Amino acid sequence: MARVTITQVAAHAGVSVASASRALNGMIASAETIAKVKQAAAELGYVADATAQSLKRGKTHQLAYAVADIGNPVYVEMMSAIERVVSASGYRLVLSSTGTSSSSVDVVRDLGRGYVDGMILSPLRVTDELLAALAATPVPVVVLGRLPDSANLDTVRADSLTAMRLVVDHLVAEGRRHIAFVNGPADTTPGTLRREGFAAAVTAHPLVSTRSFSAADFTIAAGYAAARDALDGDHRPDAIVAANDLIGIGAVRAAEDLGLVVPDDLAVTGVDNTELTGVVRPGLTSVDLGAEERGRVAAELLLARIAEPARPAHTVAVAPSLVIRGSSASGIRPAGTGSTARDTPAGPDLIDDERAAG
Amino acid sequence: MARVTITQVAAHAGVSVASASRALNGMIASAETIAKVKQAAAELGYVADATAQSLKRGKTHQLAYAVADIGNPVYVEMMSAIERVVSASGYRLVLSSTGTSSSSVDVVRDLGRGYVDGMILSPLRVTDELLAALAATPVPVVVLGRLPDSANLDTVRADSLTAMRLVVDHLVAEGRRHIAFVNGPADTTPGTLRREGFAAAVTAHPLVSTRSFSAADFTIAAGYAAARDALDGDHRPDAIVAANDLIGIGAVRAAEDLGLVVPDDLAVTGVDNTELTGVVRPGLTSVDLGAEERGRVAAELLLARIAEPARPAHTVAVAPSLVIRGSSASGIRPAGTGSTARDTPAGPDLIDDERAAG
DNA sequence: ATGAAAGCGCTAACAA
DNA sequence: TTGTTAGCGCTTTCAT
Repeated sequence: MARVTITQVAAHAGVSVASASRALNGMIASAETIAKVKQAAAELGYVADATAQSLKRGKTHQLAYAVADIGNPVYVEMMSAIERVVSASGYRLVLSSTGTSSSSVDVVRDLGRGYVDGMILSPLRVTDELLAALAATPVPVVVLGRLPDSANLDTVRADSLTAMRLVVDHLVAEGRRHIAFVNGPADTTPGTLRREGFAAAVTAHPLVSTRSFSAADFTIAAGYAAARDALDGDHRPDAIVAANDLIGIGAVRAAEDLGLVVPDDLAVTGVDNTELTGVVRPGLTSVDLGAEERGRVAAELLLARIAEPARPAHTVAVAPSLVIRGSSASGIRPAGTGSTARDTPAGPDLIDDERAAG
Repeated sequence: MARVTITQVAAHAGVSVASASRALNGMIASAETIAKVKQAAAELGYVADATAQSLKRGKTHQLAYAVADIGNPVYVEMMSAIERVVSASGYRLVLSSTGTSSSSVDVVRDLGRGYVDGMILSPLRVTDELLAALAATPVPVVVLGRLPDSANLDTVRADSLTAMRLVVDHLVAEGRRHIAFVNGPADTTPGTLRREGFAAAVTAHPLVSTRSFSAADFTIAAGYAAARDALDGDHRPDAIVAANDLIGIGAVRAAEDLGLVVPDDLAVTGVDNTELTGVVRPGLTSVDLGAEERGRVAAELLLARIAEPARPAHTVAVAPSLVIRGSSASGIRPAGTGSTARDTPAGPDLIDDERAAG
């Protein structure tokens, strides 16, 4: 189908393009004009061109969610939350994968060219180059993750420190004394924060011995390989703290393949509390980082900034909560609960930290 | 940051906007002009406005992948394949989720307004309204799934008939005689096709008794619930054929919670051969429908149509292949393979059916 | 209430 | 090689 313009509609209806535009957009016009124009538009199959409209109005009514690792279910969960908020405000959400070909920097620059009215970014790595790109972007940005204070951007964070403390305290309370930490790549933001959080958490337990490992990425396969390293050595741990659920699931598989029984021989915990925690047997204990909450808040911050560009930057932290399942229970394994749905954690609290705009 | 236009760059460099445009786009210009303009652009942080450029050039250099159910890993796999192809051709891929708020029809109409130069659509349901929207769309569309021949659009299909035959024949060969088919929603395209495929496959085995069930959607939780129905009745099946991997995983969980041993008491098979087949124990036997292949071909068809809009419509069918894992093995259960990576199936064959354009 | 015309930011004729 | 100008499709003053 060839594209039909408003000029053709106007001609077909026998009115000027101005009248056609007014009639189509619900501005003041006589009932007769409206009827003629609407009919002409319907007959011709007219749809207003988005680029022309955007150029004229200076708004695209599109928002972007840019995420590096769409293979991780937690980002899908965030996207759903974001989508719910922005579509309620009349925006369309597009997802930009920064995965295979393009880096976060490219995506930020590209999206900043006017394709969208704003964006939410979940960067895996925060480089100086990315910070520069963020500072130079003409469209509002909300970042999911940790940023230097100097960035002065709206940010929504999980509390990795508390998260790791929750799992470590839990495992120690369950009697575990030899904990292996299987991180994701250490050069990523979540990798760094969870490593720091784990280190801080274990200092409270001087009798606990720890070792650390890094998976090549935050996937099941990489988690499997890294967990094999953790379990192959002489000093076999009695617990594995995984940096996310995917790595945790890989660790459970590695343990099984070595003939270990989870949780009797080895406790395993994950992070994110994704639906996958209910897929493995026993269910995977996990820290809920409030993905749905973070997505929702990020979208709200973005809409607020679009409405009021000069408002001070906000940083919102979402509190984590521990969801205990069979993979970390001591001694006896609980029977199946009869549901693959995950246990509901207590609703996470919010801490909104408003800082003055630079 | 406020948006800076090419007019400001030109003024800053002391040249006309035309010269600035030429210098920026690598057209003929003196070395001195190029240097001045590039420096001015850098100093001002100029980035060309996407909407203005798109309006003028009549191209957005954006392609869309519109998918209903982004929670299903198979669509992520497709997206990765699509992204690889289109980014190699200089296009940016945006993902439009047709999930929560908007229907496929809305998305097709909206995307057709000029946001993108083409789109790939994975509709869950094909309605007359959707077909009308597709026919009226001014931008090229490739559909992943089955369409009436009258639609006359580029299409990439999986072969559900053969797929269901592969699993049914396999289960019968393994000695199973009472097969429950746990479908997804029957009013979806995959639901319809897999039901037909299952029905056709079992006619070849008159001694096999069958029953059919429908999950509320293609998810683990819905699969769990539907499988409970299938297993609770008096005539307990010795095999469950699930319409996709997620439903299959739900079925495995349901069997476990009833104290059944997979595969001894119950064989389970899935469809799509996603990474999740390696997450459950035993591994889930599944039919690989060639998601990566279908995504790649769809992207290639779209690029070909953009290059040559009048070319005849193509329908490409990708052949399925069965990947047998522990969930359907008879008698003894194989030991863990030591890897969470899925077994590699034989590369699927392609059947390209070119039809004359209407 | 309607039409003529300007202009959003950019590129591509056309002249010079 | 460069500057001037038209115009992509649309919305919105400004007259009428």
